Amino acid sequence: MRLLIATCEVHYTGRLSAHLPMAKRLVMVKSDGSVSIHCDGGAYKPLNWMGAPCSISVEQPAVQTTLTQIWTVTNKGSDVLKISFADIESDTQVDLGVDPGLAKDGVEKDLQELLAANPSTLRGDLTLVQREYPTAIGPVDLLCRTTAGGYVAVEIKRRAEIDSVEQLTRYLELLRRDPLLGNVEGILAAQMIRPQARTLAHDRGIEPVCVDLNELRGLTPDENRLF
Amino acid sequence: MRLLIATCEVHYTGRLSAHLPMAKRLVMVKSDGSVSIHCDGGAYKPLNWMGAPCSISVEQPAVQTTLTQIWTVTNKGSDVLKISFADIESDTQVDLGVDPGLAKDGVEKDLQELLAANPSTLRGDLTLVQREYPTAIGPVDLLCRTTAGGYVAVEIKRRAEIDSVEQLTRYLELLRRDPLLGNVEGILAAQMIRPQARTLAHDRGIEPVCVDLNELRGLTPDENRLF
DNA sequence: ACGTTGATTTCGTAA
DNA sequence: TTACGAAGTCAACGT
Repeated sequence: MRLLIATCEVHYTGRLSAHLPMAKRLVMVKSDGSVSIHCDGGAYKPLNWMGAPCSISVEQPAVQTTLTQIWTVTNKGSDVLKISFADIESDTQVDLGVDPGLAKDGVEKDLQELLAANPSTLRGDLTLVQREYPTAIGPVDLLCRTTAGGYVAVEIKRRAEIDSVEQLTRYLELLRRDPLLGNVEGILAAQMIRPQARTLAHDRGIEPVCVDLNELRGLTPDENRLF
Repeated sequence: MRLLIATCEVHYTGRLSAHLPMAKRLVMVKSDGSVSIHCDGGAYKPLNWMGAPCSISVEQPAVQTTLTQIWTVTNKGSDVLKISFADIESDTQVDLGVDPGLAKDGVEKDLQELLAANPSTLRGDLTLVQREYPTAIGPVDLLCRTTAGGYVAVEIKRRAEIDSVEQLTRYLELLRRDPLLGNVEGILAAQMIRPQARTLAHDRGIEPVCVDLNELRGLTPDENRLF
């Protein structure tokens, strides 16, 4: 990895056009050739960047300008990132090696596992029939049965938006055509449900349910399973 | 901005749990207190991070360990980022000042403005009724009228995918319920339309139209407006 | 290789 | 402040 602290001006042309006026910034060049230009604020997203694979060509500017170097970074497409350096305060090369990588826990998959073990938290009368119940257009997260003998399809998201309602609607449309199932209701379960998704769900007769991951973790699994 | 090249181990607990084993990495601390941990690969996204506002408390570990420092970064919520440093190869402070910021050009808003001024480029018989025409589930980008007296809802994207067709379909469903409008057609306008979106659009009776930003810029605005 | 989906998304804008 | 949609999103997973 190469780190430069430098006063520079940046132009990007590709999926859009963007320009950064001359200012002091951090330029990061990773060993795969990717380049990112950071300022001292905002979130982790750089002001400008070029993702790998890409190649850098370095050019010396005309003598009479104040510029010291011009980088032209190009990728396989037609994207071009041009960095004009005025002053390079530091230019450091460091060898970080290959990172052992990140281990995550608590994403949608975990939520699905917990709800599969505790479907009654969604609605008291539910027992699990199957996780990832297959349909022609993809698997439904959970298929449950009610004590009254009906079925409930559950779509699980970390954050539910309108798309989630559309997805569950398509599943329900298919499941309701299956004469073996009969009546099928829909539940949209998520840690956070956007108001518009909630509205559309109600409009479609789908029940939106907010779930709490930490609460779920403290539960003992439902015992009255079908299988 | 403070930059450290250091061998460190990281734990994050918050919206999820994540762990990074001990390895040499770049740790970036911005002047707003935000912290990000980068490796020498992948895109610009860091392995772990804590966004501002947050605070860092530094602790010295017990003497017999190999650790030199432990940082605990916390924000207003319950998120905690713990960085255990084994070896700090370098620790640099640089003053970048406030960045003058990025200027973008060529995004959806520009497209919408240009098409609102030149609806006839979409189809010869169109005049603008309203930009951001409101419906119960959100505003339609453009509502136009035809010379024949019908209406056309226009959804504008930089790149149109299947979602864009779904979105316009929902708008059309609502608009067609409105007895004041009567017949409402749909146009999907984008700089680039993915084949799948084009296919679905045709299937739904929606007209996909490719627009050229540079061509639009050279046009004089339509004169035959309704308002 | 390509498409789909989730994300500690981030970022802008409007209500 | 909140909520919503777009992004040069990025990254993981399946086909």
